[in-house]
Amino acid sequence: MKKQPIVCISGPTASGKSALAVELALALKKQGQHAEIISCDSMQIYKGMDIGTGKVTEEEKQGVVHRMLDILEPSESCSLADFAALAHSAIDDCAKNRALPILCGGTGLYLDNILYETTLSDAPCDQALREELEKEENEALHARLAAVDPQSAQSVHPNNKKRVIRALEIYLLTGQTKSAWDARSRQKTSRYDARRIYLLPDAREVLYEKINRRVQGMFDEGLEVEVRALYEKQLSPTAAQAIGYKEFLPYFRGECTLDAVKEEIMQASRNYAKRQLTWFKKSIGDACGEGGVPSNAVGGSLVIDCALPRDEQLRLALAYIGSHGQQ
RNA sequence: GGGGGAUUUCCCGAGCGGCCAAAGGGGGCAGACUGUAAAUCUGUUGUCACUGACUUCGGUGGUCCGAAUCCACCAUCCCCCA
Repeated sequence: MKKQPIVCISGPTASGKSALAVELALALKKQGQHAEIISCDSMQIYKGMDIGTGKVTEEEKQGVVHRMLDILEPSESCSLADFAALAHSAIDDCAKNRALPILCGGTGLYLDNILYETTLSDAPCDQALREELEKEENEALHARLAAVDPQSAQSVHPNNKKRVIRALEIYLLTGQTKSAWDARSRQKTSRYDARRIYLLPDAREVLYEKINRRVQGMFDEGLEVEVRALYEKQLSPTAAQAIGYKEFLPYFRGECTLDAVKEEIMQASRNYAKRQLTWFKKSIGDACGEGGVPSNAVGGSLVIDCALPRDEQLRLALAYIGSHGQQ
């Protein structure tokens, strides 16, 4: 059976992926192919978190259908499993419209899980259990994990308590180890035939400067007002982690200046971009066998320098996609 | 004009005669990651011919077997009395 074509556009924050996705959809339209964008961003899924998440405006959408944006209240939690389920149904909706889905976003874990159609364990998070485990010492917890699932224990540092707890949680709830679940998941093949495009920086400093400018732009657009309104409501643990929001808390309490908040946000965004780059590098590497030949089950990938002019990026992207997805 | 304090590796900041290339934090760099991931965590960070050598703690010159640490002078900054 023919695999479902899908295009992915990813890259670190401020690399210009959203804009390229829209340009690409418009260019495909000219060629007579309908395409829709599916956001793969853990924070843009929330209503009211617009400026701080760098969400595309109605105007910037230029009439292209965007899915997975503004579909949850900030008070609602959204786990990897929740997100992946929503995304898969969004992809199905695309297919019903005979549209080529363009998955676009910077949340690497989510993107890969959606693409590879990972099978997650049967263990949803158990808040009470987590709180119970949280009381134990790092080393003790890690030793406990090592006793039941040595493989997972070896791959998680004892200090990474969150992840030690999750591995333990999976075992306690399902009677099966996390490593067993993961191994099974890895055997599965995806139903997607993907063209993955990564917008990566040639020069790190250039990206960092771009991030700084972008954050400044957010302040100019009224980020403070947006954040004030948001904090009048209760935020879910997921939404509360967003960069560009939590940094305002000390300022609201009168403990620091607005300028300090801005610096914090710039810094956190740069650090985040670095982590994204590490993730993408690995994803790209994993997808290529010896000699850089794509060998994975979901298709190949193309890296484009995010500093190139947009029309040049578009040209490269179109050439790469070719007749991919032509129904 | 007189008195006191400061100057440390990219930044902040500890050290106050040997165990100091110098704690800790930040930043940078590298990495991990399968149910809160814009999260969480790890390693590394003077130079080199790298289990050793070399250069560094405002500058110069001393004391000492030995100085980032003590002394003298100079420079810059801060505070107090004029």
